[in-house]
This record gives sequence, C-alpha cells and structure tokens, in this order.
Amino acid sequence: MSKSALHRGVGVALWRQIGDEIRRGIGNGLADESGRLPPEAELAARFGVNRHTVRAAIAALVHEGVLRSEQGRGTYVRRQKRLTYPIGARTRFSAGLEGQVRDRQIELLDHAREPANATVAAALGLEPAEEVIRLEMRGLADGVPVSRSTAWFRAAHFPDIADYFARTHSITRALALSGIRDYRRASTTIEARHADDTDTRDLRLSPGAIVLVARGINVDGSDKPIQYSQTRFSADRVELTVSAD
Amino acid sequence: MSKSALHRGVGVALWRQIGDEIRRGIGNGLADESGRLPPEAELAARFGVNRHTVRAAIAALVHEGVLRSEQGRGTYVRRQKRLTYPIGARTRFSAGLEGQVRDRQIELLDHAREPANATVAAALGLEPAEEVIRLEMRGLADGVPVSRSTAWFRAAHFPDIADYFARTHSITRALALSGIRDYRRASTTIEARHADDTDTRDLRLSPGAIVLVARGINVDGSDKPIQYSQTRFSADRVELTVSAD
DNA sequence: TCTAGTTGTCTAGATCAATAGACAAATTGA
DNA sequence: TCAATTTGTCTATTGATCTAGACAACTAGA
Repeated sequence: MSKSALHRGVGVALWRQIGDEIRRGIGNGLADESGRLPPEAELAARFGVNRHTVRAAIAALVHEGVLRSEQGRGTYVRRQKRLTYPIGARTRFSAGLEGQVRDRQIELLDHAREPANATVAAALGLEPAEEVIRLEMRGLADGVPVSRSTAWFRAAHFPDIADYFARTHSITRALALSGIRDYRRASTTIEARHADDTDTRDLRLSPGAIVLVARGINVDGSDKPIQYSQTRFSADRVELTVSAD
Repeated sequence: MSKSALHRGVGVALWRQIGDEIRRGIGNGLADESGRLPPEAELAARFGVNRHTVRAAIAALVHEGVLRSEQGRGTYVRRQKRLTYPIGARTRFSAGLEGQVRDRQIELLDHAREPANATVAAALGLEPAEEVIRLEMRGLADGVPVSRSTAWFRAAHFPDIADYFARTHSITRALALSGIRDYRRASTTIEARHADDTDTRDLRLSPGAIVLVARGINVDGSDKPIQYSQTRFSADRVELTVSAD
C-alpha cells in the first residue's frame, strides 16, 4: 500500500498532487471497466479536500488530454492504452495510427528558410551552412497533442515544401508535389529525456514528464537524404514499435 | 546542459523548484570550494525571480539541514559529503560517526509496552503477541536529523529499557544496565523507498525524498535475539557501508 | 415525467506565493 | 574606521490556491 497522503505547505499545490495521484491511479483500479472515474464529490472526500480542488486537478488532466469530463455523466479516462507508433522503413509520419484514433491531423506551427547547423548538414549531406527549409509541426490524435516534430529539407531541392505541406497537411503529399514519388526511412534513433519548456507547452505536458525523441533520415529512391527530422512524443501517450519491414 | 527553466502556473511553487535546483546544484559546482553559495541577489538574477523567492527556497533548505545562512557572510552548504554509517557485526547505533560530526545525539521520542506483531515476534523468536517494549528514537548529527529508528525488546527480559535509555541516551549502555555485557548485529537488511509522512516530519525531508531503511537483529553472547530494530536514514544525508568485521 | 446523481458555474473569503522596495544588522577587507 | 557586501526584517500589493456554499445544466434510470 502506497502511503500517499497529501502534503500541505511544501510548495506543491494540492491540485497538482491530486492530479498526479489520479494519473497514477488510472490503470490501477481508480477508474472502473468503462474508464469512469469516481464522482468529484467522492474523490474530494477520499483526498480530504474541497470539491473545487479536485476539479482543478481534473481540469489539468483534461487539458493534458488524460481525462474527459461529461456534464451529468461523469469523468472518463480518454485512452486506457497508449498509441502505438510503428517505426520502420515505410513509416509515414501521419500514418500508422489507423484504427487507433478517430481523428488525426498535423498542424504546421512554423517554417523558416535558414542555414543548416552542423547536425542537419551532416544528416542531409550538405555543405556547411547550406540553406535548408525547417518545418515545425504538431500531430494531434482526437484533438490531443501526441507528437511535436521538426523537419529539415535542402532548400535548393524543396523550395516550396512549406507551401505544399500547408496545403496538404502531409509530408508524403508535400514531397510528391516536389517530385518525390517514393521515399523510405533510412535510419531512426530513439532516446528518452525529461520534457523541456517547448515540450510542456506544445504537447501540453506537466513538467517532469518524459518525452521520447525519434531522429530519422528519409532518403529517396537512389538513397540520397531528402529529409532529416526530430520528433518528440509524449511518453505517457505514445509508444514506439520498431518493425523490420 | 540541463535545460531547467522554472515553470510557472503548474502547481509547483517557484521557491520549491529553486530549492530543488539548488540542492541538485550542490556538489555540482554551485557552491565554491569553501561551500559558499552565490549571494541571494545573484541567485535571484540567475533564476529570474525576486530575492524573496530565493530566500524562501533557501529557508526550506536550511530547515532541511542542507544549508546554513550567516548574516553578513553568506549561505553555506552544511555538509558537502554524506555521513557514512558503517553496518557490521559490531555496529553500535550512535557510534561510527567518529570524526564525521562535531556533535551527535539520540533523542527518545516515545516508548510503549505492547503485544508484538508477527514480524517483531518472528524476529525476536517470541510467542505470538508476547509483550515487547518499543522505543522510538531519532538521531541528530550537528543538530540535523539523520536517522529515525524503532527498536523492540522482549518486555519480560528488558522491562526497564526505556528508563535506562532515557537516562543514558545509548542503546549499548541501556542494555549494559539490563545485564547485557556484549551483543552483536546478527543480520541487517537494507532497502530504499520514498519518504512517507512520518519520515518527512521526523527527518525534516521534503516529500518525494528517498529514505534508506535498515532492519537489524542484535543477539547476545549466546546468539539469542535481544533487539529488533528498523532505522530510516535520509538518503540525502547518509550512506551505509557494510563491513565484514 | 420525475428524481437522483453528476458536472459546470458563480460568489466570497482565507491563506499562500511572488513581487517590489526600503532599511537594519553583521561581516569583511581596505 | 569606513565602505562594500551580504543576510535579516518589515510593509505593501497582486495573483494563485483552497475552502465553502449555492444553484444551474445535463444524464440516466425508475
């Protein structure tokens, strides 16, 4: 039994402690089979706080995408299971979530034309400081941010990639408009770290959350690098599977 | 470089985040050779907060026993190194800190005569529910709590152990007054867990801190168990060394 | 349709957290 | 002794957090 009373006056707000406790409690018997949480009043009694304090905790988890509240019905766990992203040669950024979510979408947050830094130049096989197009994107599944990625393309070869992406909301289709009929993932490296400020903002994470970072290079039919990208996933919401393929 | 900006509006007070940051920074170049921290004004500038906020963080660490502030001089790290507790056959509760601290002391917080629970009865080789004396103690090093222990003795054999301990402030001397000339540590098991409410209160820890738990049985000259004890150490302040001895 | 159960919203007050500024008190080195 | 540096204390203000109570809005089942 985990002795998990709340601590007052220690610089951590009660609603955050309760939120963490609820997040931990999910998948540990707090919600019933249907994913329904106990009513707010009961949670308030259980934690020994006011109902409004529990509501603040739930609101934070709703904002994080962990819970979903329905007036008159109750509060439900949004997804009992994590999304599974396949990683393989045929990995397409937006694909691979078939059947796991009702709605998925990629937003273009920002784009720029700029000189490549050393890492990007090396990955794409460019001259130092050659110009690249950088796209900042965010992937949403059923309205919840699950991924945040940055992709670099050689500016000389893909001058209009940002426009194409903005129109099609798809890397595959944007590349097709640029004349790339097919491409494959040459390499992917995966690491995990704590969320930084950008992650907590864009993925709506709480500080201290863990992100998975996947760095990959896509190559065209003749194995020339066309895209270098770095994608951050919320480790709470996503798991990666590496397929041979 | 650890990207460790402060997070506002996430239910964790800035002073706590700063306190954690300082605690982490100690032994990582934040303090100079003499153990002196940068002045409050500089820390405030570095963290981008008001000086009072830094002061709240420092006050918490002073209360925890990590820092020591001196008006006009500066704020100093209390102990750069952790205390090392030897664990071995000849381990004496209060001993083993020779040379590491100026002043050490064991307080008797509470004592009771009560039936043994299953664990204690098994450890001491007693009949179920046979009466035992339980002592609740706290060890201080230079005024800072470093250990919190509970010890059980068979009531029939050591009826006055609490009195003796209160007089002598030493288990060894209290046992001597009870007629035990010598004893040795038959077994010790060590585990680590998060601090619970009792730990945070008695050892002045912050929630989420880690405690080392050492459970041991002391036996007399003819190998009969005379004492079962469970001691919690602040993992921040103490390390244990197991000696063959 | 009615009722019980549940989430959503509003008001109000108490306490905590953070900022701002000023000055006192102690220490150190010139 | 004097000036600079540093911690300690005080007042005041603003916003976040927590409590308390009341009632509206919605859902589901009798």
